[in-house]
Amino acid sequence: MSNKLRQHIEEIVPLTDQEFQYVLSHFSFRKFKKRQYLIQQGDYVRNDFFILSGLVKSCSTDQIGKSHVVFIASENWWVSDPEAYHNQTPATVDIDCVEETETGYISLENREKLCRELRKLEYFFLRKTTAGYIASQKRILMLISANARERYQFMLLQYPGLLQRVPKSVIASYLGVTRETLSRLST
Amino acid sequence: MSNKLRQHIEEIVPLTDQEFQYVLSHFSFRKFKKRQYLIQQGDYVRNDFFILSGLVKSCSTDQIGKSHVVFIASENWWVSDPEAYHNQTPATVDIDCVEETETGYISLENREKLCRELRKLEYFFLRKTTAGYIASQKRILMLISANARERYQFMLLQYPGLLQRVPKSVIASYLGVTRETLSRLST
DNA sequence: CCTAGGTCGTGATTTTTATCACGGACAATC
DNA sequence: GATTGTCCGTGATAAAAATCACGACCTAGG
Repeated sequence: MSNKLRQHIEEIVPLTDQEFQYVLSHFSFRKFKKRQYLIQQGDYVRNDFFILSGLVKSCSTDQIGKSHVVFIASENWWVSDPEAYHNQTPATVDIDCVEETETGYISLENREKLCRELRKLEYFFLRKTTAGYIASQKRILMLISANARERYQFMLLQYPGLLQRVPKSVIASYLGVTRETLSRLST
Repeated sequence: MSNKLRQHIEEIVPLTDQEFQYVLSHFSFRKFKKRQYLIQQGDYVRNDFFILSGLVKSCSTDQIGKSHVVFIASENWWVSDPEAYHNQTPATVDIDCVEETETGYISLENREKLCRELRKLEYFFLRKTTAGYIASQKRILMLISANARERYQFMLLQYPGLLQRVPKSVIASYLGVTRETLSRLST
C-alpha cells in the first residue's frame, strides 16, 4: 500500500529506497469505513491525508444548516482542512467517506520536519500546493462564468471518473446548484 | 521601493542585508500605466509580479466574448497567470491595471534558482502558495453557497479597501453576478 | 419478507438573477 | 466648452434556478 505513496511522490521527485523509508517513517496509515469521518467541524486538525483507495468529500455547513461540498477527493489526492491544518485553527468542515477509504497521513510537525531534512519533499509539497491552487482557480472561473449545464460539462471534462462513484446530490452541491436542477439538465 | 518587497518577505522569513541583496538581484522592476497590460491572453508568461503600489485585475474571456474577473490584486499581492507561469503554457487571461501600478517581478528560472540557493525563499513561496490556496477555497465556498447579497458581504469582510478603488462592474464580475444585480442590493 | 433510508426523477410554483434599455453624473480630451 | 467614454442606478421583462412536493426504485438490515 505504501507503494502508492511512493509512486505518487516519485511522479515529482525521485527517491532512493533509503529516502523513501525515511519518508515513510513520518506517515501513519488508517482505514475508514463508509460514512466515517476523517475530520469533523471544530476538531483540532493534526493531519493531512493521502487517499490510497476510496473516496471522501469535504463539506461546510452554513448558518441555516445547509451542507456545501467544498472538495471531493479519491485515490492519489491529498485532503484535509487546509486552513485548520496549516494555521492550527479549528476545522470548519466535515470530511467523511463516500466509500470505504484507505489513507496515509502525516502530521504538520512531521511534515515540517521532513521538509527541513529532505529538501526534495519541500519541493514536492510546493509543487502539489501549486497544482491545487491552479485547480482551484479553474473551479472559480467555472463558478463565476458558467450556468448549470456548463458546470456539469466542466465536471465531465475534469473528473469523468467521479460521476459514477458519487451521488448526484454531492456533484450538484460541488457545482453550486441544487440536486433538482442537475437532474433536469438532460432535457 | 525594494523595501516593500523586503518587508513582505520578512513577514515570513528574516533576511540578512546580504541575503536580501542577493534576492533582489533576481528581481526586475517596472511601472505600468492605467489600462496597460501586464499579461495578455496567449502570451508566453515569463514572470510572477509583486505589486508594490497600484491595483490590477486578471480577466478571462469566454467563448461569447464576455469577460470574467478571476483575480484582483493590489499592494503586497503577487499576481500572474499561475498555470501559464508554472506549466509554461500560453496565458489564458489578460492582466491589466485598474490604477497606475509599480511592480517587482521574477522569472520562473530566477525563482527556481533562488529557491535552490536560498532555502528560506523556497519556504517563503510554499507559505505564500498555501495562503493563496486557502483564500481560493474560501472564495469557492462563497460562490457555491451564497446569493448575491451574501457575496457582496463576503467582499466587504475580506477586502473592504478594494471597494473604493475598483469599479462596481469589476466587483460584480469577481463575485459572479451582473453589475445590475450588484447595484440593486441596497434595496 | 418487510421496512427504513438513501437516491433519483419530475411537476408546479416562487424567487432570484440576467438581459435589455435608458438616462444622468462625472472626468478626460481636444 | 463641447464631446466622448466610463461609471452607475433603475425600470421592464425574460430566463434560470430554487423550493416544495410527491412517488419510484433499490438495497441494507432486522
